[in-house]
Amino acid sequence: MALCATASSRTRPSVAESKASPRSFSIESILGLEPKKESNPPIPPAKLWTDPCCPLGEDGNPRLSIPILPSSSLLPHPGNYPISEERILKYEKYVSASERLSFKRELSWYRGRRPRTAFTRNQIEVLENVFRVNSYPGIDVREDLARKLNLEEDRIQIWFQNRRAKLKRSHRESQFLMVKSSLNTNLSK
Amino acid sequence: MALCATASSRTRPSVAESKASPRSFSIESILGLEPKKESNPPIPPAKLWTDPCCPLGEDGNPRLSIPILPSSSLLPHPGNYPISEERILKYEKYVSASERLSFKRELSWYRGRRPRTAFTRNQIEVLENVFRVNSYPGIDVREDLARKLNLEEDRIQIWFQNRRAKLKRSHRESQFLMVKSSLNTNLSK
DNA sequence: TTGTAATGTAATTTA
DNA sequence: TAAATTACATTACT
Repeated sequence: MALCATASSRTRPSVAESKASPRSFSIESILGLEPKKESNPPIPPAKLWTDPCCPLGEDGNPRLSIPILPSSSLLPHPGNYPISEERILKYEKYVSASERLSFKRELSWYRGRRPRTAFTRNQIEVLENVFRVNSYPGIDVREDLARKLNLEEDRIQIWFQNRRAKLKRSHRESQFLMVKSSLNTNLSK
Repeated sequence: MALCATASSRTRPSVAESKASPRSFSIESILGLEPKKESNPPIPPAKLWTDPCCPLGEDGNPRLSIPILPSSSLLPHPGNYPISEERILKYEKYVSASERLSFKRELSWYRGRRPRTAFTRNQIEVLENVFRVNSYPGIDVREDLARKLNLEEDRIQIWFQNRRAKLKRSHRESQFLMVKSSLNTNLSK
């Protein structure tokens, strides 16, 4: 990533003013009355991973950048996903694997979801090794890993989050069962 | 609130160190071999939301904190989960909802985190409406909201903090996208 | 179906 | 308070 140039420009946008004011009108008036069915959900694309610019590589990036979307599709997608599952399946029968792949990617884009990363065996091995030692790697370690494994730092961070969740889940489950079984044995006495 | 009697006992243990970070050793050394360092258990500071004055049973209670760290013995099977979901679900049928809740609470206490609040649709709607008008509500407005929505004032405050962060993020992202796309169009000319 | 990458967001920490 | 990070519930892909 590294291109978050704007991070440095810490504008603190007029906190004062915004704070100043609106005590003049009551919450009731704001709450108004009706759930205005105004559409809140369909907001948020902004797929930063689609950047064709240069995710990694001057050196002939490995990362085929994904999309090249119909430029019209840059505009918000109203409501829900426009593409039905059946159509997808139907479509998939008639195209090559690579076409399917790119179709899926495009679909992912439409759906606003990053295409699932498939870690290699080696990458996972390394990540697991690091995890055993430190399950909360700081930014520096993550960046280092990203470089060495040729992954984005974000993937690393997500991986560790999910890994911790997995670990916790397994702890929870075993503990839960222990409690349960001790309960059972006590009851059956 | 109001029961912050124990506030004085807020030891803030060693959170800092965990963050203090492993910048001293390289990934190679980790991959390599030796776990030089024990990683950092997030130690919980003073949970005021656990209402009772003495949530801790002194009597050799089960209150061993749940280790989040990989203790090697707990992570044996490269294979899979030792415990099936169904069994747990099956068991859960036999406990009341409140028991389940308190179980969750306790787990959260162990891990030092307030149980995640699930806002209702209506609460969010109201909050969003207020946010549109004023994204920095003062204490008075927050208290008012808290009463009307039946939430703690703290939840309100946190909600607004997170909401502002979200807004800022989305601004940043859309700006990023605009820059990106203008770059692209310029390049393709 | 299962495992898990990805998402959204409430909560926490730091400065 | 912002910003970064974490936990956690969910979603959805493989």
